Amino acid sequence: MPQRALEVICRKLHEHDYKLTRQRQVILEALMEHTACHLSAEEIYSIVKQRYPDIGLATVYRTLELLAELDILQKMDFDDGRSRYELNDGAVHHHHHLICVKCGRVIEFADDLLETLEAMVSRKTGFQVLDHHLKFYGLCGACRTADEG
Amino acid sequence: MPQRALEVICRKLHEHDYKLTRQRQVILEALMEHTACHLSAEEIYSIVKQRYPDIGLATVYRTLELLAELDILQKMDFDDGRSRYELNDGAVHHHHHLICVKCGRVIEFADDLLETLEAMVSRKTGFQVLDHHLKFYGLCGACRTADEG
DNA sequence: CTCGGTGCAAATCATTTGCATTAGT
DNA sequence: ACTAATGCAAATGATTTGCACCGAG
Repeated sequence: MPQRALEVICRKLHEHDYKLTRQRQVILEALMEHTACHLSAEEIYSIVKQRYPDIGLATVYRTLELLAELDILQKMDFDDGRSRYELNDGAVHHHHHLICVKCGRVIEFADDLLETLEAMVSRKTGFQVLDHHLKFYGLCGACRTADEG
Repeated sequence: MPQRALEVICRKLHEHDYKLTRQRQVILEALMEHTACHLSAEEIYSIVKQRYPDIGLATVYRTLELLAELDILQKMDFDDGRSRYELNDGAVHHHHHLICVKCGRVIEFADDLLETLEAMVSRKTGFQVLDHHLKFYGLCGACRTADEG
């Protein structure tokens, strides 16, 4: 979580003629202080509201959509009925997620093995792969040992 | 799409003490007649309503939830704001989906290469993988050639 | 006969949107 | 100043739920 990342993001906003409002800054700060947390819009809203009480939930949604559009963050779905958001690091491909079907915990897993698979997909189908989302469902270590006990 | 599949499913309902109502039969028939269609609840509702006009949308939702619970069908999400459903064949793992970001088309891709990856996940994290969902985003052949023209 | 299943309408709840106001540039 | 951006409240739209009635076992 480099401090310089914020600059990079602000520049990106400029390049696309988006204004750097206080609200957007505060939301970005909140996201940077909560990496790997998979926050929902509502959660981000309540965090940000402490620092900027006048902010509206709609602004949070609009900002998150914008940031996702600019590929600054990633919108993800863990099947809990709401979208969750996470700042992108510079990596081309993001990590995968291990979702525990018992306790709901979400664990990250870094890996690049899908490159091979993507190449195969292109070759076999003519589909040009730009991105992928991979989720594993199962039992986390804790729930697994709990099951055995 | 074997005709015998329906029997298997009915038996499964019995085993779990669920009644085989006319509504459930009609919904299952509709699903069997539209494999690989990724129908939404609303779409299934309108298909089924032709054969059984008194059916309610709530029943469709309840039935789909039940069938997913029993692993008879799979509930999937293609980021279009509604869930989509597809009958499971007997395979342990389902195919993956290629989602065209331009035209929205969804293409299926059969593959088992993730077994390797699942094994690695277990070894590295202690997470016991039971299932996975893999989506590729990109440009389908048609949209790709359209882009070049 | 007995409940689980159903239809209907109302309720939920995340997300979006219309509009008057505010604040980056 | 000129608009894009915002806050608020109302609208949306998929899914869920309460409840009286119905029908599969």
